[in-house]
Amino acid sequence: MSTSQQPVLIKNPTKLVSTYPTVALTVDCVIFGFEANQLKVLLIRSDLEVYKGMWSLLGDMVKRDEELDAAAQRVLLQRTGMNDVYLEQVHCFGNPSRHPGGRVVTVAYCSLLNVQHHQLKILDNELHWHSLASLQEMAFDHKEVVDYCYNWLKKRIQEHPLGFNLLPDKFSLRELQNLYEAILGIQLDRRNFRKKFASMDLLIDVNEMEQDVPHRPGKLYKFNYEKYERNKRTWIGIDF
Amino acid sequence: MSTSQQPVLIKNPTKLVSTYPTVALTVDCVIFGFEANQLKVLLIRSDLEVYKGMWSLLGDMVKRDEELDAAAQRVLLQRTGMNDVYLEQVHCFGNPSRHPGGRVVTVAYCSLLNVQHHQLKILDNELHWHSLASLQEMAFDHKEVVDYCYNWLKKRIQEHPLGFNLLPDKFSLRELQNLYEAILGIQLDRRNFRKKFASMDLLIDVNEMEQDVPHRPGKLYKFNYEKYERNKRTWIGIDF
DNA sequence: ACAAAATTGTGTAATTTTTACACAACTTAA
DNA sequence: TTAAGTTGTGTAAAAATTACACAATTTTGT
Repeated sequence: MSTSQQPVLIKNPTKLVSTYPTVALTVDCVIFGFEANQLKVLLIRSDLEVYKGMWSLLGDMVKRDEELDAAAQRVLLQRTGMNDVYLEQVHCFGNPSRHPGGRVVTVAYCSLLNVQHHQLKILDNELHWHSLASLQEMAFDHKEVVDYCYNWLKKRIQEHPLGFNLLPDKFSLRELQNLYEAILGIQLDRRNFRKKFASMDLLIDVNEMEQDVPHRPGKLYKFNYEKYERNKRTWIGIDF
Repeated sequence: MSTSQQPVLIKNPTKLVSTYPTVALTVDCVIFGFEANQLKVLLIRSDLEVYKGMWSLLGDMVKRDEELDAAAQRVLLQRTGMNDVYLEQVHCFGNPSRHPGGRVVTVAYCSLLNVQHHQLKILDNELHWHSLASLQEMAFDHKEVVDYCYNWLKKRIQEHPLGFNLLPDKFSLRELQNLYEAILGIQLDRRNFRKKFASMDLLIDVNEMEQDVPHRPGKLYKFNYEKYERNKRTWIGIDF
């Protein structure tokens, strides 16, 4: 039995931290939109010469005393002019050589928005919506980040009601189904899809019809976030 | 229609990055174990005087050219002597005031291990297993980190086969059920639980029985990781 | 040797959920 | 007026989930 020696406590945490190596920290937003029945991601041309012509995520450094979430929101506001956007941290990427300018660690955020609602700042800049399928090489490790977030999204929309953020406030069941089919990359049975959402009882019939469609218009619905939050279920079941 | 001006490309990324604020970066491991039918987490006493007597996660700075995952693995090896431990990044915590020594951003990892397999370095140090329920205040924001990882784990074990990492190589169905009950905090029907795992057909009957139990011994099983990886299913279904 | 305690192992019937599938009604465009 | 395209709806079969009870096995204590 060893007499455990009294540990020496550190009095000056600042001094301790000053011995740590430091890194530059950024956030990168994978901004998804849905247009022409395709999942799109908003990209900008890289402003680095080494990546000339390549596409890059929208990101920025994290400021000195800034929360990570706040930094991501700031990027979104700057680029889309939108303030109340669905936003969630997904993963931190820290490969030591992911940035040609030195050690830059980035926290990736996934954000979902309705492409109609931000037609603002997109004309200037070299900002463009890209369909996921057509993405080739990107600047930094951004292709990897996009892939990671896309997989995250595929999983996530099956279990959480985020997909609605990609649609207008009021949407038809067809639009909703198109969204799921596009993101998951599969076909869904129309009747079963509708039955499923009907049984969840989380869509509010707003008593309006689609406008300007070249065929019989469908009913429009809103998602009932309030009810969802009230009844959020916690247990699902073991299955893998 | 504006004549979009040619953007100026940055030739020297290093110079650019040098203008970014920097932060100290650490990893923190939430190391879960399972003992006496309880989920436990491995903690150490904080070595900071401001947190005197409080418990802290096992963490360390990320070294200059180190991968994040590698840093977390290094912490695990140092503290448990184990090399091949289940480890996964969970979330990045960056509250500007989370560390009294300045801006320190941490990447939280969740790790699962069998408490039998590492009886090594735990005697010295002020390292102890704590039952989750009994956790009070902790150093830094570590209570928040533990809570986040515990919720992550609850979700995760329902959909992925990680729970087995908390058990011995060979385990009985009773042990497995106890594990799920403890982590999820619910009671499960024994017959249905067994039927569920039987139908998955991912447990290998190793033709051995439990030893030294004060009652009829149960059969022992191994998890068939190979088969699981082969047949991994991707689509589950919309439900929230 | 025996009885008590504790736990294993197993099946069925009722209910719920999922799946596959077809047709009449509506709206627009030509 | 007709063709094209889509909406809205129900049912039967299959699969998954739930609730539930009893005999067999092993250890411990007497």
